[in-house]
Amino acid sequence: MDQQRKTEDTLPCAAPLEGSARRPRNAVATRHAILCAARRRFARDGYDQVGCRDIGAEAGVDAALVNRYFGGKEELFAEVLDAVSQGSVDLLSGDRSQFGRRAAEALFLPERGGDAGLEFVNLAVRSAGSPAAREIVRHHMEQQFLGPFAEWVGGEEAGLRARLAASVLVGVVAMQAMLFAPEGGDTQAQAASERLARLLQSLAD
Amino acid sequence: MDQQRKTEDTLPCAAPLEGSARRPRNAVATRHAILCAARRRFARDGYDQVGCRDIGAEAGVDAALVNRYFGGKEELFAEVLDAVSQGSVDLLSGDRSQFGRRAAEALFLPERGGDAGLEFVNLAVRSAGSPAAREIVRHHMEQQFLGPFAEWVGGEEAGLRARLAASVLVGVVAMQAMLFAPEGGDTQAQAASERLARLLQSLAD
DNA sequence: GCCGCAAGTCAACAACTGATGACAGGTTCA
DNA sequence: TGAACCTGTCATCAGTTGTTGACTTGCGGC
Repeated sequence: MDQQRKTEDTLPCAAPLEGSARRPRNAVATRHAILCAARRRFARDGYDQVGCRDIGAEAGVDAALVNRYFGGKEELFAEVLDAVSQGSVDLLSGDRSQFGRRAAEALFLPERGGDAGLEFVNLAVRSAGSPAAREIVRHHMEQQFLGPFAEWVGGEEAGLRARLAASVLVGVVAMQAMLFAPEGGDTQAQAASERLARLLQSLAD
Repeated sequence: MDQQRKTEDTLPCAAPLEGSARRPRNAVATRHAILCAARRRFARDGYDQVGCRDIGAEAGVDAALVNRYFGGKEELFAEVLDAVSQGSVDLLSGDRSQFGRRAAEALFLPERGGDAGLEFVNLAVRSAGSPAAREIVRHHMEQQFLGPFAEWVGGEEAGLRARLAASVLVGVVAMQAMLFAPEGGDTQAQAASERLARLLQSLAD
């Protein structure tokens, strides 16, 4: 199939270009490749620790194209956050009585069932250190995450409970980013997941 | 009293030097002033966002002295973390049945009762973005914070419960660092504090 | 086949960082 | 008094960053 001429939205997230393969000239595909590369790198290392040159290299392209296609690093980051926060709805899809378990398993047992819309949280935690990124993160956190989240949990003090639950998610992710992995093996992860699930569920109910 | 000749340990945390006042020549006091300035700035802006020149300026001293007295920025940060984690015991002092309330009030109602040993958490959250700082933070988090914490809570799965409680603290602090302040006024803070207190207490019991 | 324009590269800039070593200013003790 | 020493400053280095504009290269239409 002719992937080069697809519109940007339908392109799958391209893998990093390997070897010295030359990307065929195609503005849409290149822009998309930069966006994907940035999404990977920002999620792994955070806004400040990733340079335009890193992103360009991972996309197989010169760093100057970041500015050409996005206007600058900040704007690129904002667009990454836009794309990622769309996935946050996954957290709110499905049974509310299973919310705690879904989120907890995504955090402690990611091998089953993926990230459940927590990519945004990860990105936020790892990038909030930079003042330039923080303003963008804050906006998305309020508008795209806390807002819908509060509406979804509903009930008394919905905003507060949503914010507290979000804080817990943020905290677990931040702790995982500081320490590398929970010391214990799978049984520890299982136990942690169950405890966290109860904790989160008590906020959702 | 002759403050200039005190040993470093007994010196109070010096305020930033104001105006163009010249600090009297005193190695111990100057070293201490740098340490205090670094502690303030790292806690406010995080490791990466504070330069040696900033610290020197706040201490009323040339940036080169950071290297002279501490060997480098990383070593200075490690020493700040050493000093700060000593204060973490405050969190574990007092009645364990009141742990949740103590921590929650320190986070949401800091005007009563100070930080309750949470300065370390704040410092960790704001500095964990930098790889150089993360390694130092990780070491202190494990050895000076999670370890004693787990021992203090005791009981079944103490390590796990301590880690989960620490994650919650980290999350609330991180969330406060991203968004500026809870939107609601004092009544919101009061309600948030009570909910968080229950949450944390359920982990301590 | 050739021209024009879009796509991508490249070198360079200015700002900033942590670090270094030479230097100057004050203190102390003989 | 003067020499040795400690304390602090300064200019400077090398490295990195985001960004810019001039340049080259290749594709599509005539």
